[in-house]
Amino acid sequence: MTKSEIIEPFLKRLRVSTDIVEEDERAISSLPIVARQVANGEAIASIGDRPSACCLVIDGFVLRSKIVGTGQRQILAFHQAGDVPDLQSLFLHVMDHDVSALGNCVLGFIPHGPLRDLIKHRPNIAQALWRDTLTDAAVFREWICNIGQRDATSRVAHLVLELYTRLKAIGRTDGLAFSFPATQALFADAIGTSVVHMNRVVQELRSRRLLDFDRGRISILDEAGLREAADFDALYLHLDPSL
Amino acid sequence: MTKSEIIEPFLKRLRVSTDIVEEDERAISSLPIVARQVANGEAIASIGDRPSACCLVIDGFVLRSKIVGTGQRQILAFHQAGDVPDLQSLFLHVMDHDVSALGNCVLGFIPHGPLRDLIKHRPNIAQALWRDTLTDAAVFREWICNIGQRDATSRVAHLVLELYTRLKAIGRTDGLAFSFPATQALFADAIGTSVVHMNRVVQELRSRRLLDFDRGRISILDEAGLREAADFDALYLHLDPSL
DNA sequence: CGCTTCATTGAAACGTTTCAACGCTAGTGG
DNA sequence: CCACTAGCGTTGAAACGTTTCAATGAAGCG
Repeated sequence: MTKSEIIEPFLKRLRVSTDIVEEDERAISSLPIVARQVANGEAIASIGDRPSACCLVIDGFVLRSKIVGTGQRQILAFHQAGDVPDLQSLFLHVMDHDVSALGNCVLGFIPHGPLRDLIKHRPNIAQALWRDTLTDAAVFREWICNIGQRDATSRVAHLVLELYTRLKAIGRTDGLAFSFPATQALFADAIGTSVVHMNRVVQELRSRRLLDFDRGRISILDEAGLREAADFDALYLHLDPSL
Repeated sequence: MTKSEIIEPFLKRLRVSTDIVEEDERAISSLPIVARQVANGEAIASIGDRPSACCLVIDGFVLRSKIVGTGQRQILAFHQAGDVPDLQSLFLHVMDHDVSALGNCVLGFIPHGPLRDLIKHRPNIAQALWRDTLTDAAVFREWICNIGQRDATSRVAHLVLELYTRLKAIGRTDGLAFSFPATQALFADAIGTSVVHMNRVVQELRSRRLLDFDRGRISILDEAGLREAADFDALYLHLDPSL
């Protein structure tokens, strides 16, 4: 994998959110990034760790999660190509949650030192990265609404639309479908329900012809109907930075 | 209210998270902040707005919330003296949620322009503010866990301990009690339950001698017991920036 | 082939919501 | 000073959404 393949999703994302100049791109190109294939479920950073590098998703998906006192796991976020899920470790030195691979993926590791230098000397990039962590927070807020106020069916519909919308923005959808290597159990951990109930919800959404789950592939059958069921409004994703 | 009284909670917070030099403090002191008394429930920024100033909490509390499709309100965060609840509006131009006063409070309004200049020229302050938005996100993540995985009793206990711990850090607790002008209905909107159930939970916590609610005042009766019931670990608040 | 993982099912138990009603308290105006 | 009002806290009972447990089927893998 060449250096330009490694940083391409990252650059793409930065370009949409800020006016990156040639010098910025050069600075990013000279970052010492080590790319690595990571297997499904492998830990990238764990609660209590003090990472010395950030992880850039190059291909595949990464999830963030936390184990609560009862031993149950809550999934906090899903990350796709171009995301830096643990950018916070630059400023919050101790991890307060876990980061792990969702399916097999390719990750790039950027040491904190050079990343800090980049932020210091390239204000455009600093701003784009700060903005990124803020949209992250906006997604967390929407998840709080989703889990706190909507019933399980809407929650699943909402999450599917979120994933679809974000993947579409980076051109990784296939019509109204996209590949996402998650089991129903994993989805259940994300929306805060039991696996059994998650399964019943999936069946309901299928029978209402809104969407379909099939071994790592999610297909939207009726986008308008799903939006309606999900109470979905993409505003919170802040995909258009000019707004 | 003098200028130094206005910026004192803000400076206090910045001092703990970064090495602020005298020049930084001078730059903050010369910010054009307009302080204003704001009444309970008054809107500070609403979804869809494009604010041109950020709001600094000087005294009292501010809440962030969002109305979902069913008309129900989910509270997303509570903010106290020294917080800038809508700092994100500097980079995410359209508000994706509402900000309003919780009880009567004193707020300072800082125009985006001077704030942006401050960030540009004072990297220490920029970093401290970035860090602040990151701890905000850490709190959102914990709320996702709280609402997603814990039962209503633990949720309430957890939220009370969060408020207590944060207020204690800025010296605004009174032994094991603190004043917090929230009704049970408001708490219910924060933890995602009905008012009726919230009330039953409060009664349970009272009868277990863990805490007491009384007209705007929350008293912890048994801190260890409450921690146990809440599954609370303050790590996610990142109160010690040296860690 | 057997093993494991994932999806599916039924039935009972549980936590929570809903609705409707009532009591308390503080504030307001006659 | 009292009656009235509005907001908040409290209660009971029935309905609802969801969990739990335990079991079964289907698919993928060494």
